[in-house]
Amino acid sequence: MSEKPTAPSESLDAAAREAIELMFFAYRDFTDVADRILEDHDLGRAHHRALYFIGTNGGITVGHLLEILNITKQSLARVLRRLIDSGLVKQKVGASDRRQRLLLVSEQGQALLDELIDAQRTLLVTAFEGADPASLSGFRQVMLSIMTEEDRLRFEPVLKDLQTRAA
Amino acid sequence: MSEKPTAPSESLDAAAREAIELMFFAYRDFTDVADRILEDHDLGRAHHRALYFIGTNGGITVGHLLEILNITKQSLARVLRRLIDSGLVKQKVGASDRRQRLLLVSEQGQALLDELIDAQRTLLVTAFEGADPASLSGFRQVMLSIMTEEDRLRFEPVLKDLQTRAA
DNA sequence: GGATTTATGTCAACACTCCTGACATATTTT
DNA sequence: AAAATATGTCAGGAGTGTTGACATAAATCC
Repeated sequence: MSEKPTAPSESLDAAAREAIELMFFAYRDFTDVADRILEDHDLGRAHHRALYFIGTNGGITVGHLLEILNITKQSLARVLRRLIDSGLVKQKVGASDRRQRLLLVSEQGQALLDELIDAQRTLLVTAFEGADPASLSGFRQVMLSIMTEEDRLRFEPVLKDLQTRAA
Repeated sequence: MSEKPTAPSESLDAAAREAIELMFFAYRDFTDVADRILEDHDLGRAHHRALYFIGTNGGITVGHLLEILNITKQSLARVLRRLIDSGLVKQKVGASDRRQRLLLVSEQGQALLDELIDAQRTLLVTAFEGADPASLSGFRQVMLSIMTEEDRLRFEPVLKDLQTRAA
């Protein structure tokens, strides 16, 4: 009965339509658990993201952080200024290239970051506990496929070939 | 060797830590495909979200839309004003309750919404094509589990019991 | 070594999105 | 008639993102 057998199967199409909403609600509630903590410190999501990638990539350069976040220098500058002024992030002149300002979280910054990561990690662990290992790997695979190739490369390779798409 | 067998298994914990980044990059790239279209119309994400839920819930009330979006009346007012002024959304006085302003997308609004949905749907279909049905159901189940109970209820029930969590 | 490029910081200005609190109107409910 | 509800609006503030220009220090090129 279907007119175009080569078009996305109706089942995949329906799943994708539903997934638009899954992405919206899941992401919103996922960020909410961190937002509540950030409020106590009068920080926003942009501070969270910067702190996160500095904490998990100690000694990262400003330029590299800009690449990861995909925002402008000015957007990051405001955020970084607050993080540095409030003592959550420290700067260190690059050893090999002294133009660079390597970014590091302070003890305070690490403590806040731990709190933020714990909140989101706990939510995710709880969600993962109800899923079998195959579902988990399915979740991971789909999330990686949604990303651009460039972002996907930030992750360890997944077992299955993600580029398979023979028509 | 593990100290606390009742604590999240180290494997789940590692998966959850990675998933923090999966959520960030996947959601960003997912929204980017819509953002590019919105730019051409000088609209933002808030307009997208309002248009989306009006289009997929024709005749929705302002109050109900506020509940779904979880924002304040004033935040929605600005967004709605632009959508109405630009002819993308129409209002209709409620039949049973004439205080209500039922929201509906215009033909133009539907055309833009179709464009936005197509972009995200296509990205998701492509991602889903590389996954087997079990992975798809795993993805769905995990996304539902990440949400609050309240948001989860917006979706059709999933086969497996999501509340299982015996310690 | 002088010219160019790179890494970073900063100023000014603008747009979008979200918030709080207050107030107004029309309509429904009690 | 009084209270509650649905909606709209005004004023003002904060966070986050953008563009474009300009400045400094350090590395690199020729």
